[in-house]
Amino acid sequence: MASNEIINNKMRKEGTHMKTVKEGETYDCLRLENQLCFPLYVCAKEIVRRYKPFLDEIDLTYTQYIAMMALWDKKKLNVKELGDMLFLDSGTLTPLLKKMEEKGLLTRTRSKEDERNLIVEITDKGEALKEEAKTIPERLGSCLSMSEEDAGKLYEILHRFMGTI
Amino acid sequence: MASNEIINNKMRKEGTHMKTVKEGETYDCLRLENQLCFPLYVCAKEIVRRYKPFLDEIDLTYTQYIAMMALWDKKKLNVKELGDMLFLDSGTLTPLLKKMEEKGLLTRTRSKEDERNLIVEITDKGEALKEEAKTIPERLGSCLSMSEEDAGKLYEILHRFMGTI
DNA sequence: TACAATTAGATTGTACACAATTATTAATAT
DNA sequence: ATATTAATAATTGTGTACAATCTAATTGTA
Repeated sequence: MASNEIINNKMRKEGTHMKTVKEGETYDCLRLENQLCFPLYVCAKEIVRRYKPFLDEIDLTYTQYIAMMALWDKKKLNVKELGDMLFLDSGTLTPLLKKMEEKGLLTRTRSKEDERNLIVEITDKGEALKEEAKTIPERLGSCLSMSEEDAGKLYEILHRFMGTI
Repeated sequence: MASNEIINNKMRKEGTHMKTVKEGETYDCLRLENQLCFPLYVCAKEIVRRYKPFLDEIDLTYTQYIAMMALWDKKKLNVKELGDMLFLDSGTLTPLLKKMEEKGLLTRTRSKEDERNLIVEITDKGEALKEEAKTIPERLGSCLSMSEEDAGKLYEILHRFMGTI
């Protein structure tokens, strides 16, 4: 059964938000509180917003932060590989990486073997930033106030869905 | 316990992605695959992307779609109330509502009682769009391929978190 | 070996998001 | 009654996102 129907059925069973039987049956699926995507969209924005004060301290935006995570891990990769890891395309990454290059966090060089590839490599300064960033996840977690169980379950469900992208 | 630690502990228990004991203990929290925010951010973008073909049919963006949902429900409200419902501020809403007004979906009028308030009211054309939109949730659900259980659990966890915003 | 198809990035254009600031109006506190 | 404060939108500036298009390099193939 499709996920939207579950949510709608769940709402109907609880007897909430129904105006008339007919209107409820036909349009309840168009109510904000019955959406699955809307809270996902809201929660994602909210958590990025909560990262901001911590990321400001090390002068990174959230997108730059996840790009650094990829680089702390891989050290060197091309734009395509980075895009696959972050689920971002060149339209987003090109200007982002140029800014990060200006900040001295990485270098951008065309590959000798295949000139189509742009190699992105972390610098010493980029590596050093890891030391400053390492306290962020714990400090963020402390201000999220989500139970251990919810966090684990959420992680599990989202990763299952990401596998289908 | 903070949610990030749970994820990290979980990862450690599973023995994945550890390089050395020291490095694992110190930096595992900075690995993309140990983040809770990252999959949330990716999944939210992905679902909005999957809405696009359906929303293109009725010439709405995702943000305009959730604004219409609020209007289909409330018929008339001011920008502040709309912002509270959608978790968006006037910087996002002002240009969005102007575009929707141009499309004839709503009207924007200053309140007589309190000139600070801008009243946003749905038009007949806006109401009529509901009829075209009503099949979207089901059609979207069909292409999400998320289990009934996951969808319900996800809905529950996200709403619990939204309650803390 | 020409040449079509593919691939990787960059560019362009549109649409958010949101912080910070400003302008207007309303409420309130002397 | 006036000065102060608060509330509400609008504006400005920065930073994503992503579709569509373009260019250059590489690969596959007849």
